[in-house]
Amino acid sequence: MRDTRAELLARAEILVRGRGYSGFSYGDLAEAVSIRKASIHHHFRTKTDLALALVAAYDARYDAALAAILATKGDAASRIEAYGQLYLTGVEDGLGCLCAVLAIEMDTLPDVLRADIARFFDKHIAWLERVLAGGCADGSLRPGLDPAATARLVVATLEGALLLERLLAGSAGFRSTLMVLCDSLRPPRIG
Amino acid sequence: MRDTRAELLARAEILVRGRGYSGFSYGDLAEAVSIRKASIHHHFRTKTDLALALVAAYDARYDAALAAILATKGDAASRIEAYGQLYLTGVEDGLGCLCAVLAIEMDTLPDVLRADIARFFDKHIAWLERVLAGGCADGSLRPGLDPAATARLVVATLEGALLLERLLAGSAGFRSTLMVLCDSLRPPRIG
DNA sequence: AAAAATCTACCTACTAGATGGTAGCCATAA
DNA sequence: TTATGGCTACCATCTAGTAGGTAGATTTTT
Repeated sequence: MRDTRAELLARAEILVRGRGYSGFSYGDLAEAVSIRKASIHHHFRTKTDLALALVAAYDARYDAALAAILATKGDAASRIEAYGQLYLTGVEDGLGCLCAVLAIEMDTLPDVLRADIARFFDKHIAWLERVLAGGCADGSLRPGLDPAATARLVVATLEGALLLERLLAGSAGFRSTLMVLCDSLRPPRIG
Repeated sequence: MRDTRAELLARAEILVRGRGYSGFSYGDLAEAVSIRKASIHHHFRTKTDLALALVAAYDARYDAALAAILATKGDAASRIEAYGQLYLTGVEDGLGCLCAVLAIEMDTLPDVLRADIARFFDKHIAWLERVLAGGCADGSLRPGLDPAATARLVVATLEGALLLERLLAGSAGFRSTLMVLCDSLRPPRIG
């Protein structure tokens, strides 16, 4: 037996990340999953409920990925690079970041949803801040660097690069930006 | 007598930048400008026509701003910073970049529109590339820096910071990111 | 173990309102 | 007199969401 709820979440995420939140409808989703529009309401009472579930699932996946990076990568420099790689699949699949897509439509978003998205980004910034501070201490990153400000810069650059390179140059463009970003964090080479 | 067309463009831009392209309707716009929905079609036959005009106007304003920067700022470092400042009003007014907003909904956008948006970003990247190359030559920027890759990085960072800080920390957050970005482009300080 | 009650996951059919867009009319200004 | 820029009144389609029903599985009661 199939897990309709999971299928709905998976397909809805793809639709939202490709067309925006108001650009996607229960009608589209119903067709994609081959059930009737009304049946979606059985799993997600309102569109907002669905969006909240979407963000929760997305957030959980990132939580797992961030933990995995800490477990497998030893130094800060490679942790940041691994973090950047997380965005790469989005570029390759032509899908924007779910939370960026939602953030764009801020003015029309229900407050709960907006709060969840803000929390998503805050979490990433806090994680990066810790990693960056560690890198300053162990010498794998430029010593003078401001962890708090640089964390924001990293998220901004990657979100922007995903948005931009999905439209323009694809994964090659994204990879190039990620390289330049990582270089700018390393200690200056002498000579 | 009032210039309805200009009013329509101005209000539509605000609406789109705040709520996304599919999140905005002729109905909203009609109410904002206090004319009937059908009358908008007299000025912009279809929603796509309106979007194209919106992008054209936005693009023209940036053209003027970029030219003004070249005319008033002498060195590359301050040109880049001035370019970054252009995004600041967006953060302050709580409005995303028009072309970023449209790019988010890529999958549903008419081809002409998508092409115009791509051209908008390509133009910025090309402008930055020239400025960055100049800065390497005149010594106001880090000598080793790759102008082409760094131009993409700059646009990505600013677009991302606008998206992020509109949601999170407002203009303070944006300013901090802009500072860190500019610092990373300058020649490394010795000592 | 059989029968009864409840729950799950879907369905058809519907609603009220919004959506982009059209047709055709009317006042005003060049 | 003719374009301009509005208007009312539509239209078909799509929107999220509701009402109510059904077949089948599960659980509870007898």
